[in-house]
Amino acid sequence: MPTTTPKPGAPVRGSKSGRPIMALLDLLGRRWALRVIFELKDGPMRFRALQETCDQVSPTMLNMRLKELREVDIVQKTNDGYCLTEMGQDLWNLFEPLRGWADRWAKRQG
Amino acid sequence: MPTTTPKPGAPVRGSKSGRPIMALLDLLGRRWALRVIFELKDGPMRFRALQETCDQVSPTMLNMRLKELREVDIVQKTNDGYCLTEMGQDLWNLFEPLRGWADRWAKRQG
DNA sequence: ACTACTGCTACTTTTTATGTAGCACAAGGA
DNA sequence: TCCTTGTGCTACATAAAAAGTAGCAGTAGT
Repeated sequence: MPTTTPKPGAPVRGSKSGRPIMALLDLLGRRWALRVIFELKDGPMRFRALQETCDQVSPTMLNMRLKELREVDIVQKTNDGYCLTEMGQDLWNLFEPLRGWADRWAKRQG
Repeated sequence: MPTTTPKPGAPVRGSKSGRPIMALLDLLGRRWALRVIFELKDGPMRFRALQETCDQVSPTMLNMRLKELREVDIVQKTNDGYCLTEMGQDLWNLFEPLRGWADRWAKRQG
């Protein structure tokens, strides 16, 4: 049974409920998913450029994550490359304050 | 080379920079990490209870994530079980709006 | 001493991710 | 035309991470 893309409304790995928040946590908990969103936040990028900024992630993985993120309408493909959809942008905006938190966190750890 | 806990200031898997935000994305991108934080947000839980609410995640994994999250001061152990630290609570608060987003997302997907 | 619960560790199997090669297509010269 | 360059991948072998299951050591109670 191959892994499927977690979608709201359908049960996902790590949750029988299908609650949207669980599907989301599953999706974002996959390696490189958050990073891809992060790298796309400022505008479109082509496949290989994206690969580079994601520290040479393997094309296999990158393509897998891109497929998943496109399936659930967080990322889309345009003539200029991959970019966030409107939903995707909204999502990243929610993550925006993370940077501030991460900086405070860094200070505390010394 | 076993995987180490990503900490701000040190280079991590997926980033040479050691930028706190990258360390954070790496940490949270590990399976069950977000979920554990999610489950602990309302108060302390014991090991086995946590295991159950996380859909019977294997103790191996749970323990690994708990160790990582404790190392970086997001989770702590108390007499009543595991719970979020102050930093951890702050972190979850940032995620709080995710639920609303996820619900809108669910509607759009039909 | 026996039971029950708690927080794990050990071990095997399965799933995911990495690393590397290279293919098919398109555009642009020479 | 044939060669180059870039782009978006796929294939496949290997390594790392996670799942699944068993069970142990410590503590509290009876």
